[in-house]
Amino acid sequence: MLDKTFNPGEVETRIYAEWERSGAFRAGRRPDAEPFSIVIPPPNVTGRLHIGHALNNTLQDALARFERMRGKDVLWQPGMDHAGIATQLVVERQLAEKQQSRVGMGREKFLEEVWRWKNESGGAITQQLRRLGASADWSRERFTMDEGLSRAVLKVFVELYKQGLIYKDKRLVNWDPRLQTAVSDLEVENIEMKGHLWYLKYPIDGQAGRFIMVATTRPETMLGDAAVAVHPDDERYKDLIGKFAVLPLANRRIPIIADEHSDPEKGTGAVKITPGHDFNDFEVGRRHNLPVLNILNKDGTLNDTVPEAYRGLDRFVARKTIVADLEAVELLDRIEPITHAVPHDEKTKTVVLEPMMTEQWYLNVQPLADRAIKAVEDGRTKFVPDNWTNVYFHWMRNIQPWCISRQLWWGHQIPVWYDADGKIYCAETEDEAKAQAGGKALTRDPDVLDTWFSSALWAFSTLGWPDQTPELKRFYPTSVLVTGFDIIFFWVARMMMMSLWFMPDVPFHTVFIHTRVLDEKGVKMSKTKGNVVDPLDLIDEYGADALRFTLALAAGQGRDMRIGPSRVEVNRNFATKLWNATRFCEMNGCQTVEGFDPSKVTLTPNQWIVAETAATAQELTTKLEALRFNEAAGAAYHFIYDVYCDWYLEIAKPIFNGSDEKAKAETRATAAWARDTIFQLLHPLMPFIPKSFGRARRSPRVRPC
RNA sequence: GGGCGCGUAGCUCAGCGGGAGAGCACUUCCUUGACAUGGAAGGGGUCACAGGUUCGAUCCCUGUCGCGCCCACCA
Repeated sequence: MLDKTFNPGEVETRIYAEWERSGAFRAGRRPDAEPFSIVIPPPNVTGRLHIGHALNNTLQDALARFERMRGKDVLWQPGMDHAGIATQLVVERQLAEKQQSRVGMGREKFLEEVWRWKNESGGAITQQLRRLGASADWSRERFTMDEGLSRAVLKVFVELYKQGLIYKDKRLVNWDPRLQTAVSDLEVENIEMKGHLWYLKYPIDGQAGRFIMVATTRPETMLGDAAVAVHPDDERYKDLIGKFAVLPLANRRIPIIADEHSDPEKGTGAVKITPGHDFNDFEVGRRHNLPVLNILNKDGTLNDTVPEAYRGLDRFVARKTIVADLEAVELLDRIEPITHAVPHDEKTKTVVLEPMMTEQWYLNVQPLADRAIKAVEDGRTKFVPDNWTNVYFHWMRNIQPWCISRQLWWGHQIPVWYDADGKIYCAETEDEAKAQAGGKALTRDPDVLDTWFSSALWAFSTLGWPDQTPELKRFYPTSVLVTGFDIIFFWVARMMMMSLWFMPDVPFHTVFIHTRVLDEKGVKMSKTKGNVVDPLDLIDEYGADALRFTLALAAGQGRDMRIGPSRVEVNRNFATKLWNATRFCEMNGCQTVEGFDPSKVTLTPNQWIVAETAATAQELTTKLEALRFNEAAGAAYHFIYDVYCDWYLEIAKPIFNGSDEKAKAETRATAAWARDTIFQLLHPLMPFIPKSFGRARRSPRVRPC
């Protein structure tokens, strides 16, 4: 006899362990079946399961289980990302607690430290995914830094280098002064902030008492000014073009130039040009052959190119000092409040990034993007919902070279060596590089690759590439990619590019972009706001199935969903309803009848429920095929409550209590069949409950004889 | 400045050419007969606004207003 309620906790864990032990999730068990594959968006090795992961993996798991149930040979490929910056920060923080530092211990020891951390504390998330019920093939779990994937990274780098697509360039990059590394354009988060517009007067050289006024949000960069630009048609300044201004504080002569970049409507119409610290100004400088002055050290303090008084000052301290000094010599005209977008680091959103002149490695992605665009244009890869197609196209069609080098230690070290003359040798191994160099002493480039470089290869590197493995042959291209819109550029686009460059076909046929999860009030969850809903708490309280079902039900076509305990509670109640329907069946002797043929039932209610069950089965299948998770879940919900319980079981009661034994038998068999059928259909969304009955029912074992 | 999404019951949202729906909340009733983590009955909506297409529009088109997000180098 079943309890009145379903207690998921312990049962779920046990069921999962049995599945895993029995190899139920293994790919390749059905060599004759049609393959179906999904690669997981690899969570960070530092990661803990958050509600977004829960959604993402619930949907993937639903598909994996659905297709497995339909007889396909399913590979759900799991793995983790080494997450360069995040992981390095975690370990550095721990070292700091022990009064140690990365720089102090040196690269090699530091990396040992990171690996140790990874092996001991990393990857907690894979256990948490198991708790959710994720039926990934864990026997094939990969890590972006493991041997095989690292080999793929080296090979890709070397090939792209040989093809002339990877090159070193000195230009402005987005620089993070705290981490002291370059970051890519995508890793910049522009945040609207209140700031000021300072109006500065630059004296005109040789015309005492005359000034040209510029407006700037960044007065400290004036020490790096190379010119003042005005619009060529701006009557106000026409006579000044070709003249010189005297840069205050620095006492340098800088030219007044004409450039279309100057907008007469903005500021004063005259704009200071700082090629070393502004992307626009860099372009202007290039057009006019202006010198590029870098006034900052890597940590954001002012360097030795500036007047002595400012050297070593932090950029924000320097700003105050410079403003004060300009005011003192009456060259500050006024200050206006302004709100403007300030570039920040995307991880902590607390560090203001600097455009900085450095030498970095770039990947010219243009030719790869062309293929990636074509593939979507041709429909070889489709976005669902398809409005994301335009987002993808827009970015791909305006793509810029990808800055792939990072000044970190944790990551794939760039496979480039230099001889004493700085000549470059790019090879997969040091020995090869040495051979190329004719045995000269070499030093390796210290930089590592952007984390996304290795994840861009994920769709084929996890399958064994560069080796031509059977898995690669069988499971590539993958069937569907399930991910959130926040990483379309970071990851989806780059996988498209890299895959199409190194593989004969697209990495996946369908990209399903799911909604974003917000808290119950519709606010983005964040640790600092303290509104994070922990999926593990929800699982503990309501069961994994209830959470999964809630997420599936909320995975509509909109942009985001709101999730909180109250919504999960509703579906815990649904689980209880299922449980009690089964309990009712059991109490009335409804048992699965071998060889039961639903088309042969004779009583009207039974004929009706058979038809309803079949219709629901059909609907669930159609909806899951169409990736309409919410509609699939909704159909199941409606069937259980409104059809099976409210009507059918109610109608069955008098039959069970009556004396017509034949009717009873048929109804019992039909009730059991309908229940079994719907449980089976529910399996992709709620894998645990249908499995739980047997265990819960089992009475304490007497001795087997 | 471009692009996208959203505006439907008090709240959260689904539906998207022909019946206006779900969950929660609310009202009334029901503790012995699967389930109070439940059941029965019920109240509540000019489907943002204005035009248009159509025999017919919440659903399609145009515009307006409001909210949110993404992209963009603007002082």
